[in-house]
This record gives sequence, C-alpha cells and structure tokens, in this order.
Amino acid sequence: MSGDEGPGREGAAEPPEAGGGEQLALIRDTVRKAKQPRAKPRTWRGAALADGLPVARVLVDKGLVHLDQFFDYAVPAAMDADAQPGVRVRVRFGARVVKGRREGGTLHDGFVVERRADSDYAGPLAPLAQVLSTEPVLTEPLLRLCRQVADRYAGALADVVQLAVPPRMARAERDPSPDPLPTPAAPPPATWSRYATGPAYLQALARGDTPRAVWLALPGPHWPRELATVLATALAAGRGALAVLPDGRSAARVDAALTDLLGPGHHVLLTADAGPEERYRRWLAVSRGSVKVVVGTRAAMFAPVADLGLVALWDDGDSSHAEPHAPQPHARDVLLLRAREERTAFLLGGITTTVEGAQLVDSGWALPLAAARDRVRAAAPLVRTVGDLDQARDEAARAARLPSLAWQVTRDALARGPVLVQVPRRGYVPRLGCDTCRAPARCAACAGPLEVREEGGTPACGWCGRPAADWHCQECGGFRLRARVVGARRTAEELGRAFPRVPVRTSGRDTVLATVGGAPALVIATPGAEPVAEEGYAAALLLDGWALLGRPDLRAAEEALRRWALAAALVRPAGEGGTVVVLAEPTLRPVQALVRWDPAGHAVRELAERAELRFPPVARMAAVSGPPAAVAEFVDLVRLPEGTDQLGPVPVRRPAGTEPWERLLFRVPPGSGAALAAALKAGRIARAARSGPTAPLQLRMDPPDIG
DNA sequence: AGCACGCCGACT
DNA sequence: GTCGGCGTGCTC
Repeated sequence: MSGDEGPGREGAAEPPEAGGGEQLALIRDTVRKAKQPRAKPRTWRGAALADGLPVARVLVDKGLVHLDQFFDYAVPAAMDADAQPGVRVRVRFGARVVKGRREGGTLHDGFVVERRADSDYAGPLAPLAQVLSTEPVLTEPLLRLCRQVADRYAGALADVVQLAVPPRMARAERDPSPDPLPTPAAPPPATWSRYATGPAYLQALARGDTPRAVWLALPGPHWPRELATVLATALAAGRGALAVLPDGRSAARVDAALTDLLGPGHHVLLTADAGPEERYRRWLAVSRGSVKVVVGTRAAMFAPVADLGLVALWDDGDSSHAEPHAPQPHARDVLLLRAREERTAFLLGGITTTVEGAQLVDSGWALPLAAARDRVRAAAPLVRTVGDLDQARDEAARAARLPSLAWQVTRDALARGPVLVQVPRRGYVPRLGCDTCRAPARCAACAGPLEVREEGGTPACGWCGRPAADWHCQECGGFRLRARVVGARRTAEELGRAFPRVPVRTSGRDTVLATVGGAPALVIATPGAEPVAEEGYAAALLLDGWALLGRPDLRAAEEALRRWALAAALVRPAGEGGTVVVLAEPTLRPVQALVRWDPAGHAVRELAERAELRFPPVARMAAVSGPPAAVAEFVDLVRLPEGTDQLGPVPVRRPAGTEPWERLLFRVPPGSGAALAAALKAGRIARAARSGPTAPLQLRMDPPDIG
C-alpha cells in the first residue's frame, strides 16, 4: 500500500497561529481570558441553558470552511435533549457586536460534534438556533473517518462531511428502519474455488479474521456473484461489509447476486438511481444498524456500516472512483483508510489490476488472489492483433477502412452469436498519420501531433493550434493524411451495412444497455458501456484505446489494457470460439499483456517503471494550480517537508479561464505523503489568513492526470 | 468567504 | 461639511 500514512492525528483541528504582529496587551488579555474557563458560559440574550452540558461544539457547514475549526454554541435548556452529538443543527454565524448587542449573522447548517461542560472560547457563546433533526447522522466513527480523509487530502472537514452525509429527507427520517434480520449462514464458495487462495480467503473471513487481497478476477460472468459471496461470508461471520463499484450497472449486478444468495433485507444498494429520498432511507437503515451489508457507487465509500468487517472495491482503475468534489478523495484511498482504521478485511478486485493494486501486493500488505495459469487460459478468449504494418500491407483494409482479419472474425462469429464492437467515446480526437508510410503527422512549426477536431474539418496541431492545410510527410514526402484510428463510428456503420441481416444495437453515454441476448447481433458500445451478453460474445472488435497509447499520460497503457480487457472479458473463452481482434501494435506492452492475458504482470512492470522514475504511486505528489503569481506566492508561503521535489511550473490549459494558469508539482518520497498533505493544509490556512484579494488556487493531493 | 468598521478624495 | 474607496480583522 502507499503504506506511509500513520493514523491521522487525533484531536480538534486548531488553526495554527495566525502569524505575529498582535499587540502585546491583546495577547495577554486573550491568554488571561482563556485561562479561566467559566463554570457556565456566558451567552447573549441570557436564555436558560441546558443543565449538564451547556456547550455544543458545532461543525458549521459553510463558514470558514478552509479554517477547518469547530465553533462552540450555548445549548438552550429546551434543546438539551435533542442537541445530541451527530444531529443536524442550525446556528447563527458571522454576527457582529454592536454596542453590546449581537447583530446580523446568517443561519448556517451544521452538526453537533460534541457536548461539553464548558468552552475554551473566551467570548460569549451564541445559542443554537434550532435542532433540525434528532437523527444522529454524523456519528463519532463517521466523523473520525471524515477527519482522516480531510487530513489525507489536505482538505477541509466540512467538505468531506458534505460528501459523507447525504442531505436530509424528512419523510425518510420519520419512518422507522426495519428490525435487523438474524445472521444468515455462509454461502458455499462455488466458483471461488477457481482461485488458488480463494477458499482460504473465504475461510479467513468466516473465522472473523481480516484477510487483505488483490483479486484478479477471471474473465467471464462470475465476478458479481463471487463478490457477493465474499460480502455474504463477512455477514455470516457477524460483521458488516461494504462494496464500492464504479457504476450503477455493476452495483446492480452485485445487488442481484446478493439477493440471490441471502434473500431480501440483509443488504442495501446505495446508488443514485434510487432517487434522493429512497437513497436516504437506505442510508438511514445502515446508519441505524438495521442493515449491515452495503453495495454502492462512490459515495457509498463513506457508508456508516456498523461493525464493519470487510471493505471491497471493484475495478479501481475506473475514473469514476475519484470523487469530483473537494477534496477529491478516491474510493481506493478511503477504503484503505477504513480497512486500517476500522481493522477490516480488504478486497480490491478487477478484471485488471492498477499499479496501486500491484503496489499493495508488492509491499506485502495484501496477498494476490488469482487463478492458476491454466484456469486463465481456459477462461480467456483468443486475442489477435492488427498493427499499423499489417494494415499498410492489407490492400482490402485501405479500401474498406477495416482490416480483413476483423471482417473475417466478425463474419465467422456472427454465425454463432453477438459481436461486440468497442468504439471510442465521443469527444475523442483522432490523431492523423501519413497515408503512405503511416508515420504520425506532425506540425511543421512545433512538431505537435495533428488532429481533426470535427469530422471533415481542417487538420490542426494539437499543441499550438496552427492549421495544417498544406501538410506533407517529413518521412516519405507523402501528402495524404489518414486517421490513425479509423473513424470508429463510421466503421461501425459500415459494419452494419456489410451485414444487413444482422441487427445493430448501440450502447453509449445516453443509452446504456445492460444486457443483450444470445442471437447474432452487432453491438456497438463505448468503453464502460458494453452490455453483458447472456451467453458471452462470440467475438469483439476493439477499435478504442489506440489514441490513449499515443498520449504522454502516466496511465495510458494501464487504461488501454483495462478498457480492452473489460470488453474482452465479455467474450466466450477461446475454447468455445471466442475471439478478440484489437487494432493495435502487437509489440506494445499493454497489447502483449492482453494477448497473454496477464494484467497482473503488466501492472508489476508498470510499478517497477514508476519506482525507477520516482513517479506515483511509488512517490507521492501534490499539484498546485492557479495564476502564476498565486502559485509563486504559495510556494513562498508553504513549509514543505524535507526532501520535497518541486517540478515545474508548467503552463496548463484553462479552457474557460481568462488568464493563463500554471501548475506546480510537489513530490515526496514514500512515507512523506502525510507530511506533504499537512504542509499543504497549513499553507492553505496561512494563505487564507492573509489579507488582500485571494486569487483562485487549486491544491490537489495525488492528481490523477499528470502527464 | 462575507461583512462591517476604519481612515482619506470629490461632491452639495 | 458628507458619501464612499476598499484595506483589515473577526466570526462561537
């Protein structure tokens, strides 16, 4: 694992000193006041206060989020019983004192985090304005998790709490949650026996141990049930379990498998599909301890499962596991945090493995859970490649835009079942090459790659934007350009015309098909939207991924392999005639990994390379982006841990922005990630405390998109 | 972040 | 004499 972060520091987040310059008298005065805690705090208005614990420490939702501190309020006697830790309250915040009277102040939502006998705030306390609900939603363990996530990402607690606690739906709250069901029996291991250490993993869970594994699932349709079996096994051992999946579709598959194994009532599905009220109802059932197994998408990573015994994540390479809202926590990191802090078992599963997954194994923190080689061969389809040279030699392909191998495979397979055609997503920009020699087409001015932004448009440079109307090839003098990935959508249409008696189904952004039947059909899908074929696809054509491989992106190879393998895993085994044709150079590492079906080996080699180059996740990084002056000011302000590298700054594109931005990367060796996050947080607070207009500045731990 | 208090230039 | 510039500091 990234293994470096020790447990987050406990205790309230006190802001660091705001910097010198105060008048001595003022300091003395403050200290003296702070040293005499009142038996009972003063309040404004003098309303009757609660007897026992008259102070409520409150996390105010949107006041001074970046300062990351709690505020104390007086608890009126009437609210004494309701204002328990964890409940939502409303408080007046930002009031001014005018002639001894408080004026103004706007109502903010917040959470009571603690009831206390007194306050260490010297001034008079404002009373809670209202207890919104008596439901203790921000429970102590959930608060602790949020605190740790905030620290891990150099973010603010209030931001994380907003991600972790769903908005209140009064109606859902009124209804009682069902009584917990008795603990069911453990399901049989079934297909888990296909993995060498699979039964042992289940046995350890059943014993109540906390086994940790990176699971390389065999291609084919069994993984949802296998994942459900793991969750059910944890439940049978009397523990709670949580699985996070990248999308509603895959979550629904695991949900269905769980219902199959356990019947209804033992688990909930936490996805956006249910609608806010139903989702909150289910979340409450979890929070109240009625239900101990949760299957869901990203936001479910915070689900307050009682007595959590297992956290599982499926397909951690999927970008939707990264939360887009500040501080952009990644489900993998949050679940790793939970596994460590809540002492649970851990399962990271997928058809492929990320570098992070490989690192968990490499460090010894998790064990590999994979099938033996012969099992893999028996489950995987036959993978064939068509490289650039093959295509150049292939006269038929030049006329028809698709290699003859792809035609043959499609034609043969359509006699036996559906054929999947994976095409790039919309908005993807095809790169251009020389039609004669296939060399990539480069800009004459800056050598950037030429692109066509809209079909039929003039080619232009992807770096400098200069149009390339009179291009000629530097290699061979050719002057005709050709899309290096054939216009995939057009190809799909042509395929449809070539097989007029075969129905064409499409699955993409707007309409995603869950499944297709076993009848011959051409199924055109974008990555991630591939329907599951009930009896497996007879073949797949992979026309996507190409463009990725040309990019200077750290994850390009991993991501290409991931997309290909996810589609190829829906194809029947080679033994049943399942064939995959991938349009890519057979010499490339991810292509070879696909052909040999060795995603783990690929991830291990990527990991070694990252270590050598001191790239994440072996090193930890943070990105600071903003206007050059703001970036420079921040660098000046922040006190970085020993041994921090500074990379850049480099200009970054601001599509809608007015002024140019730049980005700076900080890099620290493994083990210093927490120190880096702490430094950034301190820097952010110091910056906020400064006077003057504040330019926008983005801080991000572990940026996923570094070139 | 908002929001008010504070101390210096062009208006009735 | 006053209205208003936004620099500075505080918010339980």
